[in-house]
Amino acid sequence: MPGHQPARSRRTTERKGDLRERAILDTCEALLAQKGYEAMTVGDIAEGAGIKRGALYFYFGSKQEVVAALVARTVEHLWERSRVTAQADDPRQAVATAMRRTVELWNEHGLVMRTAIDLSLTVPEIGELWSHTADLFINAITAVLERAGVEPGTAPKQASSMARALCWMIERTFYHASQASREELLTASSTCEHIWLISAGLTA
Amino acid sequence: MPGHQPARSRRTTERKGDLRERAILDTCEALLAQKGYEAMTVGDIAEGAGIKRGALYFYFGSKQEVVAALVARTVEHLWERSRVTAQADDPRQAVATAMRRTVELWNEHGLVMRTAIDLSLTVPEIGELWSHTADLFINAITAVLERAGVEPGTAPKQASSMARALCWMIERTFYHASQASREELLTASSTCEHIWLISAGLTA
DNA sequence: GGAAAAATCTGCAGTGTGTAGAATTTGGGC
DNA sequence: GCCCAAATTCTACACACTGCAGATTTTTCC
Repeated sequence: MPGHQPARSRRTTERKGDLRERAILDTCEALLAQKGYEAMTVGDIAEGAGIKRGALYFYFGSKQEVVAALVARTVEHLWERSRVTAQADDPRQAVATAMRRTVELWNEHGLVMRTAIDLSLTVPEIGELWSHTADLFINAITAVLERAGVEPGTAPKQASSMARALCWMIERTFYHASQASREELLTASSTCEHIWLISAGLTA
Repeated sequence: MPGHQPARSRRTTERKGDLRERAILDTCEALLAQKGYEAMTVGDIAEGAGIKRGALYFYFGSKQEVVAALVARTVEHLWERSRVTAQADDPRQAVATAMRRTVELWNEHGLVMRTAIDLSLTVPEIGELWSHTADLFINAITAVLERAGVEPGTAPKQASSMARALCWMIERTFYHASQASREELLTASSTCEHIWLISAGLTA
């Protein structure tokens, strides 16, 4: 695989290939929405990006690599955002903020996130990315739980384990809700927020 | 598709084809464990069942149909069991029983259940089966929540919505834990049980 | 202006799928 | 035991997609 891998120290000027690469990912995202992962063929992606199938293999080694790159692009954007997440002092506030932000994420990138989840088992690279992402969320939830008074630790009733379960709850609930509609996503968010608060002992 | 579809009123005596059909599903389950869905080929399944690839198409129209049938077989067995689920009067007891039973289910059929979840998006028939199964669980959880005093209804903080979120939490948590080990599954179960109880207001 | 690198194309070989049609086996009835 | 129809299985083919191997064209940069 010649031109696209890691240690590619690009010039300041943008090569033609950068444009093409972006076009490929954009097309991939569009096709994912149109026909789904299975039905989408490497030829389709290439055509959408304005090149022949063979040329696409100059950029990516396979369909899986293309999708992995798309997930990486999205997830990177997601990490950036969560890095600046305000860690409010009031846990209630922190939960509310986190859920609001999560709704935004799923509204904007629901499709790619669902795809990432679906493929995280079969495509190792995507699995890696997604489990890293999940860890970020789990850590954030853990922090909130502990700040709210939940006993730290990894035993079943302690913060870490509970955070993990809550993270999966949110992931799966949003996964389903984001397929339905934005309203669905909002009510799902309320429900998750409620359970999160209760689990943190903030029954208010 | 000649011989295997719906209205097949079989004799009491077992035809050769019944054996073959079971052999196909068994092989499919074994291969699923060995190499996973993607890597498993129709030829592999046929070979494992002792027939040529072409002959397999007499029984099933595609790989997806084979897996769907396997899921159906498993899920049917699952429904039977949950039909006789004792509806204990004490919610605490009901939750404990339900979780114990769920651990058993995932221990026995974890592989097929994970496969069903993975394919429920791409294979409509499997999606149907699985969403039906999820509904059973959601209804059961809803009943327990209501019996424990949670307000009935479908608004975010009411029983039905909460049950849905809890169901997804359990599904996803068990999905991950069952890939790791039985111990993992047990501690995951404790965590889920704890959150379920708290959500029901049974903080005891 | 001209090499070196980047980008693209064409064509081939391999693998898996689904189906058609022929051939074989099985189960009863007589 | 014989024969027919249904059930079961096989072989062979047409097709779609993949991944790669040169050959070819464009860009980039000195």
